[in-house]
Amino acid sequence: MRQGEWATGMEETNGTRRRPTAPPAIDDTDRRILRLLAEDATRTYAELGRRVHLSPPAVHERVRRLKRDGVIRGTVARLDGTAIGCPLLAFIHVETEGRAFTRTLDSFAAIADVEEVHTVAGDAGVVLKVRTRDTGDLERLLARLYEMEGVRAAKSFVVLGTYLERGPHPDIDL
Amino acid sequence: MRQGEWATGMEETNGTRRRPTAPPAIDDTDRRILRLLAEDATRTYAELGRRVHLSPPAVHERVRRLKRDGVIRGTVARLDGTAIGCPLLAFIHVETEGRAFTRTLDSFAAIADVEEVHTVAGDAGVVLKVRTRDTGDLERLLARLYEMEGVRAAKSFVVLGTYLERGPHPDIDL
DNA sequence: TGATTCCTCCATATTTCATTCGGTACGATC
DNA sequence: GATCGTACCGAATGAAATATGGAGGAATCA
Repeated sequence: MRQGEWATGMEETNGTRRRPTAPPAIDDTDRRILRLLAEDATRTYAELGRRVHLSPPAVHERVRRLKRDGVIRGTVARLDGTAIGCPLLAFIHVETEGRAFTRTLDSFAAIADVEEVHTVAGDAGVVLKVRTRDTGDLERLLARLYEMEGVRAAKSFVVLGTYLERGPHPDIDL
Repeated sequence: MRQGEWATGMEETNGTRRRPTAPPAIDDTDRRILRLLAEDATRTYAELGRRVHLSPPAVHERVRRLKRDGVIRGTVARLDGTAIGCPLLAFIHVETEGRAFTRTLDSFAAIADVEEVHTVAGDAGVVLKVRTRDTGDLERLLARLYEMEGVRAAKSFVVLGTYLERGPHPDIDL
């Protein structure tokens, strides 16, 4: 999905046509479909259609468009960290120094235990979300971070309990 | 899925049978299937079977078992935060004080913009992952947090860029 | 106003895939 | 060596995804 398509206005292109492509505005029906799929992507088009008062093909067409436009980035299975042998979750705030920043980020992302890499404003430059087998593995991961170029300091927050974990979802009534 | 089923040993129940139910050990084939589904849950059983050298029904049976055992917790659509009108991601470290802790956590989880709620060891007691429409909404969210019982302080880390975002996944070659 | 275009929807038809159903092979138990 | 439980396969079935053709409505433009 390319960036910058159909920005906001798109008037005055040069010919007579106002908008060469329609702006893929998301309406409430789209939002309902998105929320339902963000909760459970195994729902059938028939069920979705029942809930938003559309026929299965109409829902199918909307979902196809939402995927094409990058609103739906994919469909994934949510796994239980503990069940796959990684019961220890932690956030690591990494303080970085200047150069080779992008390369450093890529190095973080290349580590299997790392689930998320964000750059943040505030005294930590990078926030990592990591999931490891045990404290030993977390310790080894930290040692590995310190060996990487551009890493000045790291501060860990070991998660004791997770009470909510979900993805982006439209806030709309069903 | 109930907790505590088939713990570790399960010997010496009282009768002669050693283990009333088989331990659902996860083997490498399961791990490959899990990894493939964590990447893209729209893959067909036929494709999965091709990749792990099993027939579609055999894969189906394994996936059914993995779901039953809670290893696969669900299948969800990953949405683009920006596309659904929430481009601003932030982590909030909340310092809490004593009583009514669980209730406070539930209150956090009940806020639509909140995606994750974790309790952590370290000076922050709770870490929140939130996604809002703009800085104004983030500010209002913070104000709302401060009004809640048990919230002593909050520190925000506004995300400038996300370079990796995925869920738990088995680290195994395909 | 009327013609045209684009978009969205529906009903139906088709194809693909999930799921079920025997039946076989293998290992463990007794 | 008989029996049980498990995991697998091929074939059959059923359900759902997807393709197709056409109707209706809004906006555009003559």
